[in-house]
Amino acid sequence: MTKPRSRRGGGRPTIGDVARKAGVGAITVSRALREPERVSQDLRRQIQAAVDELGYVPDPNARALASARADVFGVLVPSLTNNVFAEVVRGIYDSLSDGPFRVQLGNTHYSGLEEERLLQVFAPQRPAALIVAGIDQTPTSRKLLESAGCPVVQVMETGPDPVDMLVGFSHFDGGRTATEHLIEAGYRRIGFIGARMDPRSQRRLAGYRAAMEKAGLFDPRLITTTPLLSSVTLGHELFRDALAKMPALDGVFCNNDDIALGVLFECHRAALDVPKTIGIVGFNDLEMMQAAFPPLTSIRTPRYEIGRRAVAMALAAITGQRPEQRIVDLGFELKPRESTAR
Amino acid sequence: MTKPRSRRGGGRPTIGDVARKAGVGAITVSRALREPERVSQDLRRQIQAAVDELGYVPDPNARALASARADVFGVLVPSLTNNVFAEVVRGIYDSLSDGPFRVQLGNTHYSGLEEERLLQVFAPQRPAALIVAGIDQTPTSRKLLESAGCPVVQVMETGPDPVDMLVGFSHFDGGRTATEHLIEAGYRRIGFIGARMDPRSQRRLAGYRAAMEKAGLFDPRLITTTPLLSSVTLGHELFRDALAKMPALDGVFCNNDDIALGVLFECHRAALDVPKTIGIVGFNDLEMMQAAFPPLTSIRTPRYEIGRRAVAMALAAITGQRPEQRIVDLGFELKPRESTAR
DNA sequence: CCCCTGTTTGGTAGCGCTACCATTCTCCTG
DNA sequence: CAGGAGAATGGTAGCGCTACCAAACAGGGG
Repeated sequence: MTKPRSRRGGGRPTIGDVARKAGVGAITVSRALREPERVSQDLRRQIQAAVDELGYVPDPNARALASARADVFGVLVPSLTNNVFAEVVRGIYDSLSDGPFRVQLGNTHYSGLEEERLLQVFAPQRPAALIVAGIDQTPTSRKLLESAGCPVVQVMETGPDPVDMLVGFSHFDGGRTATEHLIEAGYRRIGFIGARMDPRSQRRLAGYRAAMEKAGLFDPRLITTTPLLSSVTLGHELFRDALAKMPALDGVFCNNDDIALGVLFECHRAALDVPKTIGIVGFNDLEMMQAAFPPLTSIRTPRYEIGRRAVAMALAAITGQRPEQRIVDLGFELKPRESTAR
Repeated sequence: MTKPRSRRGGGRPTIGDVARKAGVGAITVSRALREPERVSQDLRRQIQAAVDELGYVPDPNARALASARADVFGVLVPSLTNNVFAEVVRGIYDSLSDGPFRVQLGNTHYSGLEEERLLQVFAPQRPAALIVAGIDQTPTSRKLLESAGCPVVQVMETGPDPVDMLVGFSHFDGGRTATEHLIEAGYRRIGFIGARMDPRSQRRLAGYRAAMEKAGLFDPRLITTTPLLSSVTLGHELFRDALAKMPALDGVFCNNDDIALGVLFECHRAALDVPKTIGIVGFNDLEMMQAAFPPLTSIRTPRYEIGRRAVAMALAAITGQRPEQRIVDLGFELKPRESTAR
């Protein structure tokens, strides 16, 4: 004597209900939904009608349990509020919004250990793919990524040895290009100002240094940094410090646009002419840079596109067409504006 | 003849493995993990040891399937890149990071229909709670929220009639306070400049209007808006338009800080003295406002705190201690700065 | 000493779906 | 026309966990 089925789930239709209504087997419904080409035209139509009529929505949990594979993209970024990563995340969401995949977002707070912890949570859930920011994972994190059993895309940088796939651009080259631009514009005592010196910032700094050394202009006293989180306020404070150290400063390469904006405001406050007395270059080219007065030179980085491309590559790998180009360099673009037009 | 178990899952330990190792029943392990107080001290220790030794991590999908309840907070916001919502989301993540709950984020792109679509995806997954931005859901969305069978927190606003719970502040009062501040500072021909006039912006505009009418200063030509997405560039363009319409403008209440920044830059460009010739007030008080030159007056809004509070209320409701205060008004704070110090 | 209550533990039967294999039904080849 | 390959469909048996109930055990009152 079977007990009447209690429907713990709360009564919403299951694949069995659809199958009964369409007069087919449950497994055929499952196939019609996942691999329509393997089901005949006729049944497909019948099943679709039953789905629509019942308002059937597949249960992702049951699917994940049965197939040992969740339709989830795990995404790890160092910050949710930093506009740079917000753009990458937006690109990822936009690319995934009409497919079957969900996004599971993790905030590492710029901490390798936190990244490790999150990977330990994400990896056992058998995600469809993992997207992580940067290439400086801890050895443990790297092992977790390698053994995750799914496509892995590292984003925001380039490098020789990705875990799996890689989309980004060279921060070293970006820093060098920005600095060379200032040198070409005629600036000589060019400072570097940076906050929260994460690995990407370090590489931009290295690019700055290379350009300065090549031009015979390098002096360690030109560098002003802090481990604090970047902000506009910090930008003008660091700029004041830099000026105190080196009153003859005539240009600054700012590690990011917030800092650059802070420097600009400080120049206004101190009545320093931009670009005549001080040249300013930022990094990332947020929208406000071109709207500033004077408009600020910056390095435009393809954040949104990186997110989209990462998803595209992961999707390709999932469907078996692993892209032959595992490393994609999307480059960057110098946007020269009035702040460096001497 | 039973087939040898194939372990589709890929060999990671299950609750049964832990149970065997600890010498107890599977269900006792399940209980020890979820309601430790219902299991004796001794067994708890044994089980914990087995869990640690095997590196057992519960499968959230199996749990969700068996209990008809996912440990997921569904979160719907209109934008991922707008710093305002990024802060709310950060508050939510920070509050949830050490518990068993995951976050499922949806981007509605300021579209009621998109919100509806996302709710249709989220609701059947039986989330533990839903957090949605705003109080202007479509009737369909509202019905979905009401029948979701979980705590629902609407955030960012106040209002008389939430679906369930509500955390935010009054945009009307914010707009009125900003405008009154300008009036008290001696400005008279005060414009309103706003982009992407979502419901919250509309309410701020209504607050502006109320203050202006009360002071006998209202003139519809003082209002300049656009449906376009807000940006700094748009701020200075709209300000130019406003000045063209009303050359005698002596103050502006900007719908948000990006716009305010754009207005400030345009004032620099046109050599209009701030605050003498033009007073500027923004909204939200992003970090850059106090760092600007001159520092910009704004209305500080408790975005991060809203995220945290929403989670706290939802968690309370989940554990049965539904807060008696269903509607929480966290208020806002006028930050008067030099941009309105006539 | 038995019954009753309350606490702790365990067994059974699914949750809704899909992997795996079996079956049926073509249609082609020799 | 038998035999075999291939396409379309279905049945069975789980995936790993928890709801539900039953059982075992202790302690206290009559």
